[in-house]
Amino acid sequence: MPKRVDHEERRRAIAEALWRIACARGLDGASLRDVAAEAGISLGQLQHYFSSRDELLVFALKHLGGLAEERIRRRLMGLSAPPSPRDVLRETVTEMLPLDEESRTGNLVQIAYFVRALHDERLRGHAKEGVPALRAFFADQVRAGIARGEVEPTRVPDAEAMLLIALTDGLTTYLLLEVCTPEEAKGLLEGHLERLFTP
Amino acid sequence: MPKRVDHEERRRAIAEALWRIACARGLDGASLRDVAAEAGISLGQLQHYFSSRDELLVFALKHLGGLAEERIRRRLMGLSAPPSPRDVLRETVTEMLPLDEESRTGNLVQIAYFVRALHDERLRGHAKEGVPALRAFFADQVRAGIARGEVEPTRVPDAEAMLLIALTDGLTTYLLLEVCTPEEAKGLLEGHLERLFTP
DNA sequence: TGTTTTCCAAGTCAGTTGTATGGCAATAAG
DNA sequence: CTTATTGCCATACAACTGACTTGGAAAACA
Repeated sequence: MPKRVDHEERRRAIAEALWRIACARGLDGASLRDVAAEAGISLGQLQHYFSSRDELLVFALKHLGGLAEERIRRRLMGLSAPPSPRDVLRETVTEMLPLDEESRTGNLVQIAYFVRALHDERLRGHAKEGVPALRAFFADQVRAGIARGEVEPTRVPDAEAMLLIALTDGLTTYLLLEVCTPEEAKGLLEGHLERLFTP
Repeated sequence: MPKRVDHEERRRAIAEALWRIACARGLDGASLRDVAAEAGISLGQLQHYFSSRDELLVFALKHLGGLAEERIRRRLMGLSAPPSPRDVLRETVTEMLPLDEESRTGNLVQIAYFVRALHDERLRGHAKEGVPALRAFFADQVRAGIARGEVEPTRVPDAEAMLLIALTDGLTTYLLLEVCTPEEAKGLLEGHLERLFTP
């Protein structure tokens, strides 16, 4: 065998270079040459790790989702154990918002994928595969809130979960457009949770 | 003077051809040649009406916003006069959702513009210029609800307005992704308004 | 009828795109 | 040493892009 190289590590580095380009110029504005240059490698080398553009796109999307999931997991780990359902929901939702540069980049790229998925059958599957899990997770928290008497039993957990996801997503949009401020977005979500959790 | 042609009418027709392409393949996938072919004219003719691609894009975006606004206006006209604030909000929000084919196309194109605006300074201004007006309109309705005793006075109209806009936007996203159904989206919005308007 | 203005088709051009190809360098196995 | 394998690279290519130029057709006025 010749020189040993960590393939996955290389692929991750290339994917992250793609994010930086896509964040600045959009997914369609990220040519393979640009990505290679951003990653500091040649076009040939990039092609050695991704045999086609689509392969790179799909890999980068999955890697992105993985990182976001890990960010949320780490944040939840930092909570005082055991955290209340309300804390879990607030922290998760806050972590999903584009409040720091890394998250902003992630959201920007995610949206670029979302738009492409609207016109691309195959990508659509990848793009929406994480939603049901997130929704179920949120619904579980609402159920736990009901069980603890913090949420009115008349609330429908699954509906509240979808509401919260959509709300977070919408606020993300307007945060990125700079139509509303981070403090405002956090305040709105906190207010929404405040009314969901009636003591 | 030579042959008289309605310039604006032509430009609108070309803009609508752009929408059809953008809806199917994304804004970046809509080349001038494709748009010309879709509009049934030659590339030269298209360039006679739009001297650059950007000019076409901006015109098409403004025309799109105008049409959406008129759709809402017409729908509100159809309400029994005088409509309650709750009715106004529900109907407006419902009209904004991608529930029929025309609205779906509009939303798809709007999102394509939104994504482009994230990376394009000039487009950003055009993209977010309608938001403050919509927000003020929603806030006025909430204020009217408070005045009529249908909304708790502790609610902050401006915050409720932003919440409603973000929620509608988020639901639009998941409707387009086919993660949730039209009935579900309408039900969620109705439930949200139900809790805002306490009899 | 001639003139002028508007409109439009076709072609060209420089630039960029994703992909394919052929080959070089380094390393490990035989 | 030989040889095969792997990592890597420069180049080439066909297709497509937006912008531009040229030339002429069509229609309203004089």
